[in-house]
Amino acid sequence: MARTDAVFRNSFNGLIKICNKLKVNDKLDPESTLATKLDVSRTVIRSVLQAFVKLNIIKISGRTKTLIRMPNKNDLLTILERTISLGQLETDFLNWLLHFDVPPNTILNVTKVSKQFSVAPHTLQEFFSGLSRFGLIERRAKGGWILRGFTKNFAIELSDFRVVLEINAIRHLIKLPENHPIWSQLGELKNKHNDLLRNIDQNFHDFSQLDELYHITINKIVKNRFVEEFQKIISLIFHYHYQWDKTEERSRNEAAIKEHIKTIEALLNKDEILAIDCAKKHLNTSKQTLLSSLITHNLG
Amino acid sequence: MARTDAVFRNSFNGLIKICNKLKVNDKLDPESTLATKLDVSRTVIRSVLQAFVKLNIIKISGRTKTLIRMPNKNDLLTILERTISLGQLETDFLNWLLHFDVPPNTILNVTKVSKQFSVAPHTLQEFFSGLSRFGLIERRAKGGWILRGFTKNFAIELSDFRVVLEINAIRHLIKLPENHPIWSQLGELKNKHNDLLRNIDQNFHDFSQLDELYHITINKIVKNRFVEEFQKIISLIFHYHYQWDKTEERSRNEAAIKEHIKTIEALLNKDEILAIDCAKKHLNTSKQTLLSSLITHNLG
DNA sequence: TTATTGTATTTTATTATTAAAAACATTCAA
DNA sequence: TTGAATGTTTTTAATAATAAAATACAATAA
Repeated sequence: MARTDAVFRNSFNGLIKICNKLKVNDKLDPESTLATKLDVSRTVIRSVLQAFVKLNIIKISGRTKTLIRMPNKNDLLTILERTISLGQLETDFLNWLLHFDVPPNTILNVTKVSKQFSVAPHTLQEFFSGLSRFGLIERRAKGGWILRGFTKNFAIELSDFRVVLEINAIRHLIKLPENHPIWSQLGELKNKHNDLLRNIDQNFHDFSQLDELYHITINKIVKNRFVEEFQKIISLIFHYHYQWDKTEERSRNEAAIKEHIKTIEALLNKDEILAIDCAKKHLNTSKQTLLSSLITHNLG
Repeated sequence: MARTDAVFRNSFNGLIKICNKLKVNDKLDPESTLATKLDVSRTVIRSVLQAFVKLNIIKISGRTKTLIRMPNKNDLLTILERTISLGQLETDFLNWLLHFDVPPNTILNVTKVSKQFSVAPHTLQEFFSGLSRFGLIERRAKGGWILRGFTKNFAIELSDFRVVLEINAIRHLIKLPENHPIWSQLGELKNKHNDLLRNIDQNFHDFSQLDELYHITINKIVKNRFVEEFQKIISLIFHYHYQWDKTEERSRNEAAIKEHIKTIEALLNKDEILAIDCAKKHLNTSKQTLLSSLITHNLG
């Protein structure tokens, strides 16, 4: 077999649905109309119609297609499990990398990994090619891929780049007019931080989530496809590493919350210099956390 | 056929070279040694050796491989033209996009385009997947790819991102110590600008090249894989568009040279505020040029 | 004429196949 | 006996072949 006949099967079942709205002896729409309705090509409709003729569901004579019996549940074709989407693959793959401490310089076997994530090898191939733009993985000279992974340099460069993007976001944010929704959002965000700070002893685990919200709130200000693309990766990596490193988690999180609050207050006061200063301090703390978590996991 | 036998052919010719260093009746190295020498697997060496036996170049008995005749030029296998590298493909493809005014929303046919650039379809597939991270092209729901292309928004967002990166580079640059090579490089760069300015009437075409040098000099300060990745695309697009838009080229270039000189002088004087101000002004001019060239080519 | 169907061509996604690599087992000479 | 060398098998990856679907074009009937 070459391509799967998933489109055919879907259209087949789709035409059954359409027929169910008709009565016996009713006439079906012309091929092109059916094709538009089911959002497939006429080629597919034609083969489905042929199949219907063979099953004695319809009769074709000339240009009239007559329903000669109502299709029933037994006529339905089973739909094969669709493979996961590229977006899902991205999340799953990075999850795997981070959760299972896959060491740098691991050679990735396309066939194996594609089975693991139940995608076609060429889908993975394509996905890897995309990731290689971020320097996470590299194509090997003699075929195959090598995971360059979360090395110290990767973490440093990622952190530095993050600073550039986030400070830029802050510079834009602080210039926004008073009636922009961001200001009330920041107020709410501040409250959430204070709430968590009051119950820090019990709920310090919740910080990871709040941290993500904080950074998203600030960075979403910049509407730029290139920035957004990177934020996805940055957010994913920092988010996970926060959850990873359990050393002194409580005190670390408490300190980070205070840094967040200081930054938010500076932003609310429209004090650009102070806000940037606070933000930089926090991003640096974050960088150190990322680096130390790499060392803890022997990825340094 | 499945894979090409390029590796086999290369190894075959490689073994001929090795044999040419021997005399008739000399013994060849063991398989594993030959494999290491030619940097291929033993499997390949074994099939090459078998081919040599058939051609009566060597005789194998047990573990001794004896050279029974010197191989000559007729024995050499022709090496098939290797397909171009991914890096070459990137340059060629973007060249094509920019030089032939491929309009946005063009549907790209993988088979056709792969023939055009003489690469395997799956290589192109992979390359497209990578480019889609930059939003230049998108995968279509029903297969195939669509060129989102150099739309106005793309140009705006690219320009804005460029500002973020270059201003960041300037902030770093200005903090570099006096003995850093950048300072003498900037001095030279300034001289080149003044030279061109003196002969602007004749040589205004040369500006495009000087512009690239200017931006590279500044941006290479930041050693960051993410920044570098983007600089490649940014530089390529701006560079070509400069060459594209011929309206008022002379006056445009003269103005740009003066902007460059002002920025370089501010940098040499370590005047951060002024340098950033000048750089922003120039980047904005550049953005306007890019946008107007899009309109000229009806891509707006 | 125009909507509809029939036919041919193009294009894409996937499989099957082959080359190459890697792993494992065996043999032979010191 | 030992280890280098070869023989054999298994695994992996690249690509050609293929079938499904989309598209384009031609023919036909209302």
